[in-house]
Amino acid sequence: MEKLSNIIFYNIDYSIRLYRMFAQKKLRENGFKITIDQWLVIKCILENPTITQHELSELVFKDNASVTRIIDLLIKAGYLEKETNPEDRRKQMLHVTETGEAIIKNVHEVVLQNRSKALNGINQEELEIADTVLRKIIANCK
Amino acid sequence: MEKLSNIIFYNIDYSIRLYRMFAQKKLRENGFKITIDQWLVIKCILENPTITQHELSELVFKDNASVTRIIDLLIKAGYLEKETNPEDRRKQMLHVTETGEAIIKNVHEVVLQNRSKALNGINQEELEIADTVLRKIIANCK
DNA sequence: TTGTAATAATTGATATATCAATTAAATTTT
DNA sequence: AAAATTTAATTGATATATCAATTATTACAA
Repeated sequence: MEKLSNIIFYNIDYSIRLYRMFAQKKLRENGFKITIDQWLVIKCILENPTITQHELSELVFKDNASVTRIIDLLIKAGYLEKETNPEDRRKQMLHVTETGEAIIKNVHEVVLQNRSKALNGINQEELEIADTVLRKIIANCK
Repeated sequence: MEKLSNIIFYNIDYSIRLYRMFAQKKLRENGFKITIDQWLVIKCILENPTITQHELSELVFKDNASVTRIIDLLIKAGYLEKETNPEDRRKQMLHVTETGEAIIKNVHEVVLQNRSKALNGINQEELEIADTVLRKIIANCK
């Protein structure tokens, strides 16, 4: 146990890092000029069109500051537009452009392939147990 | 399966991120002025006194560039010293100072507590399965 | 209603991640 | 031995992470 409790965090860290590099590489290979994080942010906005940046940061587990900067880049890239909410001028209304919608749609297939490749040889039962363990860690660290 | 294969990466990412924040907070609370990554680097050098920066980067899953910069900071902080290897002037010899050794020793207890708290309520069997799953993901993404 | 507190987003500072390019030194090839 | 290749480390550029501080706005409370 002592040994494994040491190694488990090492492997959690390693696996997600490798998966991200793997996924990012596949995106690049398919000609998509977008990072995994940027893709996730656009996806969340599409699925929650009235979301605020603060809510968004909770949804994607990122700091407010990170979200502000990712959004800046997405606007620069033409995937997103921003407008002050007239109902509450502290808030911003985020709007995914057509280009933004298109890239999400096109990237989706690659994301599914990535997940499937990364989970190759893992059965449903083990996956469920792994998920349970991760959820417990999350609860313990909150 | 479709749903879980979506969520599993989300939870891997979330769990390691929360654990790192949790661990970092504990270090701060105990008055240690060091980041998790810096701690890991010093620890690896102590355990492998003749290691090169390149080997180190593989050991801690970091880019050469990141390692160079982390080492710069550790030297600035007085935890590490660096000297060109006369046998091969491309290489650097890394030496942990007494201050560096001391902080590793003192931090160790906190790290053990962190791991133990984060794994609370998880039994040996589930942990082993989770580890197996992570290893498979790692192998698949390599 | 005016002052205070809370909320949303931004900005600054510093650390790390990633890729590409560069420098310096050692090794291999011709 | 000179040229080409490889290796080790650094540096530059850009993206993200984290914490702290700030600004603008709204909500609340005395």
